[in-house]
Amino acid sequence: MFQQFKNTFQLDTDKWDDYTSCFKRMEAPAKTILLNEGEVSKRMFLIEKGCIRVWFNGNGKDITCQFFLENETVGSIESFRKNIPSPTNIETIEPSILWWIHKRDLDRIIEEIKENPHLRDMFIDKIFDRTFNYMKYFFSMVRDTPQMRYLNLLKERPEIVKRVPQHYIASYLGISTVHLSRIKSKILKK
Amino acid sequence: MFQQFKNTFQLDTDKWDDYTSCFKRMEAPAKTILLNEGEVSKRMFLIEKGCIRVWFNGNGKDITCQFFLENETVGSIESFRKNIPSPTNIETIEPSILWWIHKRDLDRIIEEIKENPHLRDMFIDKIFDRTFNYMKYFFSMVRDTPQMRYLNLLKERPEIVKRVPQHYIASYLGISTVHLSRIKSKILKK
DNA sequence: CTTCAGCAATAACATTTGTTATCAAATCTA
DNA sequence: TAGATTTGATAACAAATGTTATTGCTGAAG
Repeated sequence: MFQQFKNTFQLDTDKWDDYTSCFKRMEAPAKTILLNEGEVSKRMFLIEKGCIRVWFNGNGKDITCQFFLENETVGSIESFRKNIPSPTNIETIEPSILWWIHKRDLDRIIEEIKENPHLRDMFIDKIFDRTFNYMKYFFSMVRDTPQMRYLNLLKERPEIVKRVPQHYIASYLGISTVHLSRIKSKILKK
Repeated sequence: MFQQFKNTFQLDTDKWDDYTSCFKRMEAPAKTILLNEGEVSKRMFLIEKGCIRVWFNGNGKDITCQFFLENETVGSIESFRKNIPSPTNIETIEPSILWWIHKRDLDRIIEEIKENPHLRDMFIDKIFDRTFNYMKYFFSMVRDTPQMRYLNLLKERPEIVKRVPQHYIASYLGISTVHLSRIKSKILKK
């Protein structure tokens, strides 16, 4: 599972083994809640197999705000960073195989890599990437019509559209399931 | 102008003078473009007096995505970080007094402070804060009605609502000026 | 095999929001 | 001060989007 990332990090084998051994394997059926809204996050997850969504309760409605697939990491970074209750839930959509790491171990690793210029910059880059991503979501939300957002998702993350039930996609796009259905049928007719 | 920030950074006076002397003062009338969409950003601005908006051309429409007031810094961080053309314009709304720093100087300062654990963590915190902010905007966009977003802006940044022309506010909220007008009159009637 | 829950499409109707146009007040400028 | 520009409110109509209800399909559980 971890071998594929090894080159990226350029760590000597001891450190590498130390870090990777912090991860524990687990399996979770579909619809397993990995983190509850309001709970302080203690774990981060790496997905070996499966599909996960992040969602929150927005004025009574279940609103999905992110999707994750294989080889991606999931965690409530706000909760992690500031030790505050998570504003979101993390939940499997498909039966999944995950590797998780405890916050205390991850914190230790982060403290260590901050002393290494190469890794430190990678870390900072990662945070920036997250910022840019949220920026893009936000921009797209004010700029694009729902149809444009759907087409964009289809183009950028076709796997998501294939594997994720439509009502999650709809709430991610900020529209009703009915409207998403209409958009799809409109596109088909062209 | 800079004195107020000095304690936060805990730098010795030499360094402090070195860093602050990189900033140049300038005055700009209302509607001055400080950075053009498509241009690679070379400057970051600190606002002493005035009001600035960040906007972009979204399918032909002028869409405002951020506002800045006194003592805040403005720059296209994506353009800065990756040396790519800025996706946004930066423009004064009111006549403003600004302090700007060249990217080359800022880059040098950032490289230096990354060696200082205290400042490095402050820097990383700053990036995280930006991420959290965009997250909040994004969440609010999918979760809240325009009226809720307006009330929220009124609560969180009343200065903005007072000082910024309504059509900028409307585009920031993702609605038309007419609709914003309707929302305001609806609120008044209660 | 049967049953049931989850999922998706569609229709009918209601509500929200956008567009265009008009007017009035405020502000800036020559 | 007179004229232009910016700003904001409102009305009338059009388009987009939500809500509710119905139907049929599929796959999992018993």
